[in-house]
Amino acid sequence: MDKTGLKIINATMNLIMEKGYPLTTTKEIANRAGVNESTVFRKFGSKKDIVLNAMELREWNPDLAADDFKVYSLDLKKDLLKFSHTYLNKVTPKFVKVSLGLRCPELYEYTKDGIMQVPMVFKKGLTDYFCEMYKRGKINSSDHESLAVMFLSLNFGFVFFKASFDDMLTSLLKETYIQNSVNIFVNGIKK
Amino acid sequence: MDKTGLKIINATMNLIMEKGYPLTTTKEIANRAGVNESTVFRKFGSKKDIVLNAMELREWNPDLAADDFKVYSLDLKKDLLKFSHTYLNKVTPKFVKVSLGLRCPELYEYTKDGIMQVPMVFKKGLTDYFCEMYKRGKINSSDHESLAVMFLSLNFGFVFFKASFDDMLTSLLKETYIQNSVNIFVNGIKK
DNA sequence: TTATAATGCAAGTATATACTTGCATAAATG
DNA sequence: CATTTATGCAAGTATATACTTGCATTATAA
Repeated sequence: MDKTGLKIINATMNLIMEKGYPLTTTKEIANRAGVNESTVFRKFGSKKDIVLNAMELREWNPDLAADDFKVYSLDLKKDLLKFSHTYLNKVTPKFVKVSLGLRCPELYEYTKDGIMQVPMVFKKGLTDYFCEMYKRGKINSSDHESLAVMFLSLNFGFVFFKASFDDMLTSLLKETYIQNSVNIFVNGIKK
Repeated sequence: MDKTGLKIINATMNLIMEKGYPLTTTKEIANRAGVNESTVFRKFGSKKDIVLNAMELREWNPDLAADDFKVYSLDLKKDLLKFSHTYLNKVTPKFVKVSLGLRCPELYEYTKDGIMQVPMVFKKGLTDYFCEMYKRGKINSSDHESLAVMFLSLNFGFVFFKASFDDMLTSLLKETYIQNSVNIFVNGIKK
């Protein structure tokens, strides 16, 4: 991607975070990118295509992969700490804001899968992990689905609140939260 | 509120859940409400005012109050079960969808406080509760802020995912999730 | 240097949308 | 019944927005 294109993509995604896709105008995109509006259309063809091109880029994609949860030590606390760090390093407030800003019918069919895949991948990784740990007699609960959704919620909730209210709801640091929440969760399920 | 007004409010809020405020047109509101578009404006004056009027109504407001968390039994599990039920009965997927649909600058100044107050009230109630339980030696952890944000995330995450992906992410029933998550959480913090 | 491609600029098109208004009719109210 | 009020209907206004186009200018590359 060339320089001008990247400036346009950046401007677009930042505006989407601020006001959502429908209220983001191509005029304002051009202004913020420091280019002429006609350039925007000559490069991308349409407003929608700016976003679709952006989503391909690493910067605007959490890129959470199944492999992220396939390597573990069988030490419950150590593993969950690692999973939590991975999740919260990749699923940033920025990504959450963009995802929320993209919620509109025009884009839904293109973005929905990519967006839903993030919690899906995390949940799947966790479910498999809990299943394995249960077999090895390291945890009590047998409802791995509940455990996975719980751990997912614990992590997602934190990013979501930061994305939505910055530090106004809680000023807890990410690292503090990770340590405390993993400690309590592990304490709650370990044998 | 008269019958026509309610039909308009209902149509508006349902459309906002489906496509968000900016993409909800007064024309479509009128169609869905079965009234003429001019009636919409004669009754409410502007599109924005339909929403502001709706937010006053009980139906479109979770109405989560501080008092909801001031009565408890000092039995950790019993209390947290009650708090979770209260939260998830009031903060419905419907409310979450509307809140997400209202995210736009034009409405932000009017809706932000009301929306943020929901997690705020819950967090405050929980923090106070954990503080009390810690004093009485019934829980271990002393970081009540972390505990509150954790329990909030556990509950909010569940509604959010249901609101966003219906049963596609998880088909867990609300009641099952409440029981399991409270069990594990209590297990993790009790003395 | 010369040819090609990328951009700026200005004007314009087509469409959608919030909102208005005047008049006729229906509904409610006294 | 008579009067007021709410609504339907149709036409219209003002504005915004995605997108286009022709031409001049600048940057790039051969």
